[in-house]
Amino acid sequence: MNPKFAEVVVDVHARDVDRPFDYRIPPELAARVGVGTRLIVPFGNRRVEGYVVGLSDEADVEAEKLKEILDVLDEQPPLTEELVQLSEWMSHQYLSGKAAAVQALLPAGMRAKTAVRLRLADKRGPEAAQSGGNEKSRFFEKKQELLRLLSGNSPVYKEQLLKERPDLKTVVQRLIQDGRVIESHEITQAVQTRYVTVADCPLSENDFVQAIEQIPARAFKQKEVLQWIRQNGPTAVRDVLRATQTTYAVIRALSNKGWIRLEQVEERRDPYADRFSSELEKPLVLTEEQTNAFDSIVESMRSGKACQILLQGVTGSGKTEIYLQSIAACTKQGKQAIVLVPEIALTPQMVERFKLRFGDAVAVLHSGLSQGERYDEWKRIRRGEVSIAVGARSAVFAPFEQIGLIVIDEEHELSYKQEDQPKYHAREVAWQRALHHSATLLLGSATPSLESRYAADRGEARHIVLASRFNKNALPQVQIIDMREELKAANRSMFSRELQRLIYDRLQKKEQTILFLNRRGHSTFILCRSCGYVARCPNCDISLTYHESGQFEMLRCHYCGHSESSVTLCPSCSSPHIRNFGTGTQRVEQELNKLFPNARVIRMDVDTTGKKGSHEQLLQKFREGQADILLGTQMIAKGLDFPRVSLVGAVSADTSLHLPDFRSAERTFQLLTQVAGRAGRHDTEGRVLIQTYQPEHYAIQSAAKQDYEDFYRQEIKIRQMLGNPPLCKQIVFTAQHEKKETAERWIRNLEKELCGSLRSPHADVLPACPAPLSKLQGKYRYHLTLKCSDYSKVQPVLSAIYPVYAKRMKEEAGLLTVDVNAQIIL
DNA sequence: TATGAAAGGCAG
DNA sequence: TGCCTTTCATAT
Repeated sequence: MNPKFAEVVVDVHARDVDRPFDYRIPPELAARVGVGTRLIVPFGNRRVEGYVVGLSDEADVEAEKLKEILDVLDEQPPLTEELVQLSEWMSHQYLSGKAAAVQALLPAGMRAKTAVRLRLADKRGPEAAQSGGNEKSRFFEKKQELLRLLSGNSPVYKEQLLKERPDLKTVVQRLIQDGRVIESHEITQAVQTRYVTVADCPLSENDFVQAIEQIPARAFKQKEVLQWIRQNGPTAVRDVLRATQTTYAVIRALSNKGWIRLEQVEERRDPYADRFSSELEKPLVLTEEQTNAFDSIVESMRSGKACQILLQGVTGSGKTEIYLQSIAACTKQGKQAIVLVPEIALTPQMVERFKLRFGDAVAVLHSGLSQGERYDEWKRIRRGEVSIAVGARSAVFAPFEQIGLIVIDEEHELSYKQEDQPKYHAREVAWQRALHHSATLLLGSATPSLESRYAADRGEARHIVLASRFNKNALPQVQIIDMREELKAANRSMFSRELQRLIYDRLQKKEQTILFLNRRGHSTFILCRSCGYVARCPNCDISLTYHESGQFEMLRCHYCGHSESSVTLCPSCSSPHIRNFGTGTQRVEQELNKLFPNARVIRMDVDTTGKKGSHEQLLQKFREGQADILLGTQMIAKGLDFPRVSLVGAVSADTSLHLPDFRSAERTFQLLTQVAGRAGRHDTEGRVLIQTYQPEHYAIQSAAKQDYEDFYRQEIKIRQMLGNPPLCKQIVFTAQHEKKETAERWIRNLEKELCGSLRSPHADVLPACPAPLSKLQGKYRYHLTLKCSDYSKVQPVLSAIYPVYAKRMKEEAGLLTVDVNAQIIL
């Protein structure tokens, strides 16, 4: 017997309805309804999309409340049972809504909307003025207008119409009542399956020969086309036309005679069609070190247990080749593999490596694709047409059914954390999936996150280290420059004497230089030296950054986009001694132009890479040697390979060290190590200079030595001392409100409540305080941080308390959010 | 979140 | 009274 009821999570984002609802399954849909089915259900007085999360034979509501499923949306349920469970785990883990958790797993653009379409009951259209025409002339006119609108060819939707013409509301209602206008519900979805017309010749050999003979001599095109189709088999009509240089008329004629059959066939939008040769590349020969790593991975995949492996190897140690061969081993076992790559690294070159090795067995998912392409790639995964999915964060949800391996490359990258609800971390989700599939989770990085490295320490992950560089090049020579000494030596430039000398030297030798500075704009702030005034953003609690764009001198806020023109007199005391301080990329560029007028400089930051694809373009330009110096923010740290670079300079290594975030040392170390890795990747000997005012800091010292272990030992000690992650889980609540007092009041209320309910030794509620960014876009922000060693004990309390407070705060036009395992604390 | 019904406000 | 806006409850 089929189950009678479906438990459905509806696409309505409100706390009150964030639970499954029971619906009757009509017999004619029974075959298509299962866990994971996406459907349309009546909800209140509208129709909404819903997701089946369970089936049952009993409904726990009164019979008169029960309603019936209206329609099933997809041929194949978009979610597997595992993914439905995963969405439940996510909404639980990250305290997000159930509907939001389900939607995070589905490709963007799949979400259906229902709209009410208005139609005329008959084709009469507007009427001539009636004899008793002065009944209510305004009403009559509106009625005529509506009828005219509806008798046109373009569809009219109720919601849209009433938004544009609220005055027609009464008339619409009246005509619906009278039965002259009918409402019909339509389902629309951003992505649609695309179809093409395919022509095929269904004739038997005999009939075909006869047909050819029958064709009169002047219909030579028909003959040609028919023969072509016969020879080439079923082909899209558009391709037939192109190949035979004809028009649709010929196809129609052949079709009318019944000699060819036309059929609508689903078409795949292939983002990489014809981009790569069909010839697959052979695996490379592994070094001994790589072979050992590979063997361990294969062994763990064979073990039939979920395993976590941390593969630590410097840039150029050949991690990617290990991934590729492990994936091959995985698919050979009949299982599927997911590869996650940071969004910014998902370049055509990266995709190419996978496509060259595995061809059409790879589906690629990333934000550069159109929604349609993404949807089609996703469908290939869901249908089991591919066995490998490569993509950014959200590819972790690839709907495979037998996963053997999940690879997360550059696992320490921040982009694996989703910043809006549900605020999941791909690494955590991946592990959850690995547990379900008894799969291997392979984390790769040159500078692992403290979380992953610590997991290895505790024996939760196997730790494999690749010590040598694949191409046997020595690591670049790194030198720390103490900028305090420069100042003492009366060098007030942002470039140390050594850096200037080396840049000059590289220019002479026609070698390339990369300069890294983690701050865009021209200067970081402007300050009046008479009264101490600093220009601040009116919406955010942050100083404004000075930018020069053309002739305009602007002050900009990097958080909300506010901009105003700069000043020459202090607005506070009218003193002329107001000027800019601090260094941004723009200023470095100017200084470079002054010091090295002949050097060609490319600047890369948010301001110069605004347009889509310009990022890739600038890197390409540099790679091709069209510039001598590449200057940029952290986005240049991840460019792939620059053979001609022999000098890398971190202009101001301290900038990221002073952020009010316990991970700032980790970030700084990772960045500097990564940047240093850009130098001397080939035969040129690389030099790296790190300029700093804090040369003794362990993050800088370890980065200079390129010694991860050294950094890890010191950092983990500090984390242990302060009880910070990875030794605990950190949960950050943020209250935001236009009024400072309201935000503060709510965070205090929450603090009191949590302190009262969480007395256990598992949790530690830190005092509520203003967020480091205490005002953002006009909203005051307060933080409440919770540290706990055992989240499972804390979670039930939070899921009971948090929604209540979030709702109350919303009622006061505020916002209360929660971030479990927050990665950036600002 | 989105809806309709109820309640309240105001012009005529 | 009719027509508008605001408020409120509610969803299987």
